[in-house]
Amino acid sequence: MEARLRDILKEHDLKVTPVRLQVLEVLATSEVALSHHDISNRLSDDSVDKVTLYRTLHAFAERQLIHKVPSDGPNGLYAFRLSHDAHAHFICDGCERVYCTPLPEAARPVAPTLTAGFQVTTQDVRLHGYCPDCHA
Amino acid sequence: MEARLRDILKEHDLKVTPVRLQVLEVLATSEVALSHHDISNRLSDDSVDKVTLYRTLHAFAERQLIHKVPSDGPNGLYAFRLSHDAHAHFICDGCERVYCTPLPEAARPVAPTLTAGFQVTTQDVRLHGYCPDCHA
DNA sequence: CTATTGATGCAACTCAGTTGCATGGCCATT
DNA sequence: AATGGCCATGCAACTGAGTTGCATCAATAG
Repeated sequence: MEARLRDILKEHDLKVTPVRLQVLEVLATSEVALSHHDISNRLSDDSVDKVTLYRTLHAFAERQLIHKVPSDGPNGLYAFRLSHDAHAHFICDGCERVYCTPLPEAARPVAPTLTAGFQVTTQDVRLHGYCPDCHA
Repeated sequence: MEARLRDILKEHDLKVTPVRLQVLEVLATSEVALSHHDISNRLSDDSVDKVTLYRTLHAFAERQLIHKVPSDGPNGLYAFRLSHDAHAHFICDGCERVYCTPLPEAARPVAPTLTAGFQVTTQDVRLHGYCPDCHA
């Protein structure tokens, strides 16, 4: 497990440190997108400085190891980037957890023809609804 | 003009006050989504208290007069709600302005079949690219 | 015109995220 | 294995968005 995490870091030209291994493990094993606060709580040794954690997240995002998830709330969410394929974010209106799900080819939106002069490069889909836990 | 704004407020069960008329005018005449800061700057008489402005925005959003736009940045954006139809948000990667555009029927994404137990109610599409001003 | 309800303004606060700087640890090179 | 450079870490102090409590004032109903 840890060997695999080590490799991931190296492949992305990131120095291997205890903090980074821990943070990466937390993100890689979470099904939902996590906030700075969430991650901090899940670190076994919770003595990681908040600034270090922010900088670690920035470094990871810069190297495309994780990506920042656009959120409705005030604080940022981060999710491990499983693949570079198109994916959607599922936001549960019950528990407010954000799931990062792959988006099948057939479900992708067609690039709309906008007013002349607007050039679309990428797009992402946000789905609202209820996750299994909050199903009514 | 002002008479029209008055009516909009009344139709949404909101008291008509000078602050609200001004804020509504700013939002209704803007092509792009605006932050608290943007709105504050555009108010002719810029003596409106920041707390009042936040509360005004909350009141408007609660009555569906405007809606909060999910943003990548740290601060919230608000846009006048032209219609209740599906619409997309176009985020210019050059100037970072956010345009609120209607989404034609044909361009809407199909609800993807997710893992069992996930129930989708609404969805919104975010388009990244370049606006006419930033076109390369 | 008056009363009531809710809008406004002010002060002080919380919380996310940032910046500067000094120290310590990772890793390449020998 | 030892050395040294460079970057990751931690600490302190700061910025800026957004909130809360409370007193005052203005919009609308009667």
